[in-house]
Amino acid sequence: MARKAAGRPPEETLSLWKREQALLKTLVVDRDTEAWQRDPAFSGLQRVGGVDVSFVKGDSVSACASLVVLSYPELEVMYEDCRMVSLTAPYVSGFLAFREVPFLVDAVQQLREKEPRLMPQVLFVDGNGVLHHRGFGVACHLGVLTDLPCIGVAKKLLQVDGLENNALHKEKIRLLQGGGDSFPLMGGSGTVLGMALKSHDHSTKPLYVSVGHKMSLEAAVRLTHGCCKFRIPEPVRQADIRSRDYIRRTLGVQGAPALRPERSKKAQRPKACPQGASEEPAGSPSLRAFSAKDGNEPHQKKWPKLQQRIWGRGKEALWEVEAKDAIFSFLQDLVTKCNSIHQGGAGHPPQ
DNA sequence: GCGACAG
DNA sequence: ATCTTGTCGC
Repeated sequence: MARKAAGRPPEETLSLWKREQALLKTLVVDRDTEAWQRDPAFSGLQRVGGVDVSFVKGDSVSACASLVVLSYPELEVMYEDCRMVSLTAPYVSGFLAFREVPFLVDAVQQLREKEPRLMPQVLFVDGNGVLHHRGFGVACHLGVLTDLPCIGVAKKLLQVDGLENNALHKEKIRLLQGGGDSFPLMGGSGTVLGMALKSHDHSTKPLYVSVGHKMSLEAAVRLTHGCCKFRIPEPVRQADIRSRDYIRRTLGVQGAPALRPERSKKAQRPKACPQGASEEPAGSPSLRAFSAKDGNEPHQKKWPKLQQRIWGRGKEALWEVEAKDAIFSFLQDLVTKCNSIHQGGAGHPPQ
């Protein structure tokens, strides 16, 4: 059952959130902490992770949170975890982490318990790191809570600290030559908050890379480029594809009211596969995958009409919603510790 | 009223 | 975040 969008939280909540961001921000490490990060070829790096949250259309509560782990440098999927979740917090610019991060921490913790050998050595996060209103975006937040190196990768420039997507900025973008080229994003204070990166030769729009945790900006940019088969780094792209696919499968399998009889064979939707069996069309030559419009992303497979009809009216949630009722003890300890350090903090237990 | 607005 | 539709180049 679809739930309505939550409204904007009261100022009191935003104050608590700001406070929590300030506390956790003191724990961010913005330099390389691992040996592989300093190696020119990243030797020693074997697993890169990506996380994403995809939403059900017309339902601001139901979503699919996904964590994938890819081999490096092959970038083949070794692990995939998708699960439906019920989001509690609304989206507020500057507070994205409070909406999404609990479920991502959850996914990392599951992996830690079930397949510790597959734990990624670095996590790509959809969103910003220190390039943020208060220097603590979702990539920092996830990094601190999981203690994993994290890289923030945003698709749009967050206009903060004097940074503007103005004519000068656009000109700098235009001057980027080939994949891997970048320019610094300097805030008003003179600090470099991130880099605009042309992620591959045919990409028009840059990526906005910033430090999340336990990694230097230089290494973050270099590794991001090394993980891009298309504009979006492969770990994030796979997490996105698979979480969206998971939602489609779930709706398609359970929520198929007979809307109309099939007319053509090619309108048939492929059989839903149980778990992560879907793969890219392996036979597609790399160059054919570029679209003229954006010059980067391959076209998504279009779903047949029947599926679109169901999708368009997908107001009903047809899965069992998982109750999220527990907080990880290490997270509790962390926040408590922060509160005691910054005395007087009646910081709220995150929920 | 206008502009901004990670996901 | 989400969806749509068509168009271009190889």
